[in-house]
Amino acid sequence: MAKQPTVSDIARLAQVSPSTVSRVLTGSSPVHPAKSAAVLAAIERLNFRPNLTARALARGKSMVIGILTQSMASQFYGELAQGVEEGLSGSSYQCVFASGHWERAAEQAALDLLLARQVDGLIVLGGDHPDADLLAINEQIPLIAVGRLIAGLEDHCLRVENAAGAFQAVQHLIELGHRRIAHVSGIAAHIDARERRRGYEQALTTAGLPVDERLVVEGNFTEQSGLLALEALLARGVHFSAIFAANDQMAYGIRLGLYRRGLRVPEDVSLVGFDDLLGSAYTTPPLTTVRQSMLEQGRYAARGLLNLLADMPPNLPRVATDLVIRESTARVRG
Amino acid sequence: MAKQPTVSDIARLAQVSPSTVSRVLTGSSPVHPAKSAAVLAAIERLNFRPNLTARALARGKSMVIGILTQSMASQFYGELAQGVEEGLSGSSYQCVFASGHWERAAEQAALDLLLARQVDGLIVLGGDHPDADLLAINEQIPLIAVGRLIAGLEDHCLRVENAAGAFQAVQHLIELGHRRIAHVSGIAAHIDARERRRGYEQALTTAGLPVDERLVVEGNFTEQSGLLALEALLARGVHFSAIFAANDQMAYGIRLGLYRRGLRVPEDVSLVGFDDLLGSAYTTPPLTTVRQSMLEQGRYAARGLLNLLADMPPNLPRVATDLVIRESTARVRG
DNA sequence: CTGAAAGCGCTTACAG
DNA sequence: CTGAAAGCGCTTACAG
Repeated sequence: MAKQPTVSDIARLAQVSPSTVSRVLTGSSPVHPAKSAAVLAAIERLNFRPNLTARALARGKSMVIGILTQSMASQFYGELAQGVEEGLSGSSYQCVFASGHWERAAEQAALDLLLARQVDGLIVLGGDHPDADLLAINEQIPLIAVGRLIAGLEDHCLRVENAAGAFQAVQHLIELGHRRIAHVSGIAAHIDARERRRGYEQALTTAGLPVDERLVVEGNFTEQSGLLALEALLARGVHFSAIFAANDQMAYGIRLGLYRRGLRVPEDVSLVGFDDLLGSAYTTPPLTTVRQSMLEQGRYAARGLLNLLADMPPNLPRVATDLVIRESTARVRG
Repeated sequence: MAKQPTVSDIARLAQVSPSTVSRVLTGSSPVHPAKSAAVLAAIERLNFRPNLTARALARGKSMVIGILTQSMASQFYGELAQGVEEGLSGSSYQCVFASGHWERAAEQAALDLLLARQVDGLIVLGGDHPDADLLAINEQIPLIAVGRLIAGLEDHCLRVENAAGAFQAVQHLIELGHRRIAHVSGIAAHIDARERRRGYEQALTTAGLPVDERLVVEGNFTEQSGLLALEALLARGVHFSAIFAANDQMAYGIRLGLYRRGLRVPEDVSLVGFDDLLGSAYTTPPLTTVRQSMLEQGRYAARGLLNLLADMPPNLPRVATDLVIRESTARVRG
């Protein structure tokens, strides 16, 4: 393990002072071409790579932005994370991730670590961290949230047109002649879930259809809960010809439940999801769903944070949704 | 933005020297209980959090290990990353991710960044970075690879029983009476792909069945390529009653292709994948596949690196695979 | 354009 | 058990 060369090593080899080496490294002020060349040559020769930790300490800026996510294995958060990464590429900021695993303690620990590492900004992806804490953090370093709403910091929170998206999805089912449309909602504590449910109800009401409590079951956004919700729905014995799920993962579970009961999609039951995960184009049949591009959201969040870092307003757009009609929905039979 | 308190602030408030503050922070040597209590109180009072960047510089150890991954949005890498994260939790190491996006330049940049951030160890997840570079890096900091084999560093590479897993999958099909079994392989440059193909051929040979080149199509591990491979297979006009795909994602694509052609799974064609991604239990029908737990592999890799960091041999186990029989495979039709 | 000096916030011998 | 000092590897005023 040979020691890594430092700025002093380069300075010695190039016969200049460390200050000058630093100047050519950062381009902060002009350096005589000859010296500059000597420095560059020395850097090349010793294969020197500046120690970013030391630089961060000296500058008081780490140039890293922290992403507080919930899970690395989840499709949903993975796409979001990738979007953030893309949005940051080109800037001189790097990102580091820490996962909360949907647990208060782990999320707190993850956040503490990020802060202790002196991140220059923070992007919060979902989670349950208390608003007050987040508000306090925002006093120290700029913060953007995706998939959650922080009271008092609304303009730092990326908002998706959840209700409009859900409305569109249900309207599509109504246009196909469906009258009995069930809804598997997400966790009610989650604002996205509430907004999507509202969109569902509005679409029904707008079409003059009744909102029937018995057609709504609450899930928790997992495949498993979708499967269970379908069972619950079936057990109630109420008739329905279509289901709107509050996210794609639950739609997958519902789809499997339907398959197990011998109900065909879309011949017997039409199914619509929400998210348009990468895999939804490859389910059988390909899933009709409300697309909210997570990649795009990640990019918006990154851009918003970059704005904040440049002392500008975050300027987050409202994220529109698109209904992508694939093959899991069809005209009602009979 | 109030400045963060530092060790000196704590020292002043607790009426001790910075050295003592550091001692109670790290527990590196005994401190008088009274002073210790005063320091703790000051820390609490000022809500002090040690600057890990400064600590890293002072100690010459960052306590972070770098994960060079390919994509954050991929299910496969996501599970692997999560496993690494789990394996590292409990240790005092933290992990930071950088993605190569399956591109040489991006991978190089990601690696450089990790190195410049002074990671204490490196876990390489797949990718194409040249063996020689990796070998050189391993001279500086310990390195473990998953999903790739580095010549000259075999004991630092986590190995999966690919051939045995594939063998088992194909044997299962043979036991169900299938005689014409197609294979959609992965990228031939990839060792996993080659080994799985070998397992496929061995199973056929062992059963006294011929290896028919026309039944093999190469994919690139994506859903899209699975769909295309199926089309190619169908276009060849050779008969087959089962398909073994080199990974689950391609199996998803194949499954969709089959659906489009009106071929039922498993009634008309049996289908087996490899990986057992989280979603594979929720496809319709649920996919029979060879499970290689990515979470487990991530944990093994983390543990191996921790061993290396403690100056012990990596001690990586050979990762066994399990055939998980679900509903996409059935006895061949009379 | 350039070097000497001081400093970023911590830790770790060193000398009591 | 404890404080003063030096140092980690860089950067940035400051004074030429």
